[in-house]
Order: sequence, then structure tokens, then C-alpha cells
Amino acid sequence: MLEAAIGKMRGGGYKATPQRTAVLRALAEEQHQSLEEIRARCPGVGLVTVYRTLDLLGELGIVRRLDLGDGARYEMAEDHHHHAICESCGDISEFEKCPLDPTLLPLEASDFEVRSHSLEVYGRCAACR
Amino acid sequence: MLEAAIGKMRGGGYKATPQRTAVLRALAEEQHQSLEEIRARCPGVGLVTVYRTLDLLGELGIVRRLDLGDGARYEMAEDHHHHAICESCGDISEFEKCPLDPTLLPLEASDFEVRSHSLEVYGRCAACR
DNA sequence: TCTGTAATTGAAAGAATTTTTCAATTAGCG
DNA sequence: CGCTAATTGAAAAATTCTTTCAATTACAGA
Ligand SMILES: [Mn+2]
Ligand SMILES: [Mn+2]
Ligand SMILES: [Zn+2]
Ligand SMILES: [Zn+2]
Repeated sequence: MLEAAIGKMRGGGYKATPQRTAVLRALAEEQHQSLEEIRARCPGVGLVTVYRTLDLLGELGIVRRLDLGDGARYEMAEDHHHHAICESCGDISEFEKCPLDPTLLPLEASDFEVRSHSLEVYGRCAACR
Repeated sequence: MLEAAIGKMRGGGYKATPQRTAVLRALAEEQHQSLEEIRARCPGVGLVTVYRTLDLLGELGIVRRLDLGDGARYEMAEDHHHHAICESCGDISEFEKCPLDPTLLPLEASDFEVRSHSLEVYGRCAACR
């Protein structure tokens, strides 16, 4: 799966440097990490390089940046999924089944071309109840 | 409508200062403003006071903070609604009809208590097509 | 209406986060 | 290998938000 991402980088004309692959490996270890969490997993890679790599991976569609309540978080952009955020402990869990009813989307009527969507559910997780 | 908000502030034991009502008036003029847009509508109110007022109004449930792609934006927290963001011109439009199918929410099963949700739709607006 | 006081304000300093710059290094092609 | 354009990262700058604290003020009670 890292191979695929590295291939995409090379295919885009970008070099597969040790720094870039280190950031990729860090991202593969856990979803929804903050910048500092990512950095902790690839010490030795400069701050600026981490930012630039995240940008690059974002443009390549490999990584997605999340803006949930607290600061920026990053995740490997795998299958379409959504997030359930616990307002008590901050835990972020994922779910794949998309509860959006496309026939209810009132936007097509108003000539808005829907390309994508993002849905976040807030509440309390099992552990916090 | 501003009266209602001012009443809520007084009711919460907070003073209705000219600065706070100026920020409220600024917010009432347009939805989804950035901090600097709000500030431009109430010159004379200090930066710190604007931040603090937005916090206060947020706690009172009068104002909501949005984290769409570009920086923080603020809106009067009126009825439940969602956002359609044009990826071309950045325009943010609202729609009230909620296309969420509650029976599809796979979270109850996993003991997650859903309190609220946020849904954003990205694409191209009528003008940009 | 006046006063006392706790709440509020805002200038300044500080913290946190992200971006720009640019000289030195290096991946990968030939 | 050797070349060169791409990449890196330390330092400085920009941006955004928070803390501090002395001065001001809203408003409850007299
Ligand atoms: Mn996720
Ligand atoms: Mn809105
Ligand atoms: Zn929890
Ligand atoms: Zn548009």
C-alpha cells in the first residue's frame, strides 16, 4: 500500500526521497494524526518537509486533511468513510456505511453539481456513557 | 432577533456592552464571515474583544464556528442547515432539507449516542458551470 | 440619580501554527 | 559515475489566536 503511494509520487514526476517515505510510513501507522504526532513518528525529517510532503500527498489524493474541532489532522485517503467524534473523550471513529440519501439531496435541482461530501457525527462514544 | 440574543446574554449574567452588540450586528449582516470580515463591520471593537465575544456567543448557542477548508468562519446559529461549497469560486450556500437518513445511521448499534451532525457538500455552483 | 464593584475592554506581549527564503544537498537520469 | 533539477531544512517571517493586566464601564442596589 505504501508501494502504491510511492508509485503515484514517481508517476507524478516527484522523487521518492527517504523523508517522503518516512512521512508516508508515519501516516500508515495511524489515522487522524496531528502534525506533531506525525512528526514524532518520523524524527529526523524537518518540520518544513513534513508540511510540504503532506501538501504533495494531498495533491496526489493520497492524503486527506481533516478540520474537526481541534486543529488539523491527516489521514490516508482510503475508501469513502465518515467520522463519529466523541465530545467527551475526543475519540474519532470511522464508519463506512454512508447514511446519505441521494434522492434527498436538494441540490441537483438548484444546479449545484455535487462532487463530494463530508459528514461528521458528534456525540458520546460507548466508553464514555 | 438581536433583541433575543441580547436577552440571552443578559439572562446568562453577562453585560450587554456596545462592543458585544456591535459584533452581534456584524454577524447579523452576513453569514459565514471570517474574523477579519466581522472586524471590518465593527471597527473600533478591539481584536481580543471580538474573539472573546465570539467565544461567549458560541457558549450561549447564538453563534456557530465553521471549519470549512479555508480558515475559521462564523454564523448566527439559526435553524439546522447544511452547506454547499463551490470548489471553484468558494461560494457557500445553505440548504435546510437534511438528506440524512436516520435509519441508515449505523452508530446506534455500536452504542454511539448521536447528539448532532454536520454535513458539507462540495462541488460546483450554478454560476461556475 | 448616584455609587460601588465585579465584569469587561484592549494594548502589549506571548504562544502556536504555518509559510517563505535560500544555500546546501541529493535522487535519479543519461 | 557526473550532472542537474528537485529537494531539504535552518532561520526568519507571517498568520492566527491567547494571556496578561491596568484602566474603564455596565448595572444592581442604595
Ligand atoms: Mn477517517
Ligand atoms: Mn450556514
Ligand atoms: Zn468518548
Ligand atoms: Zn461557484
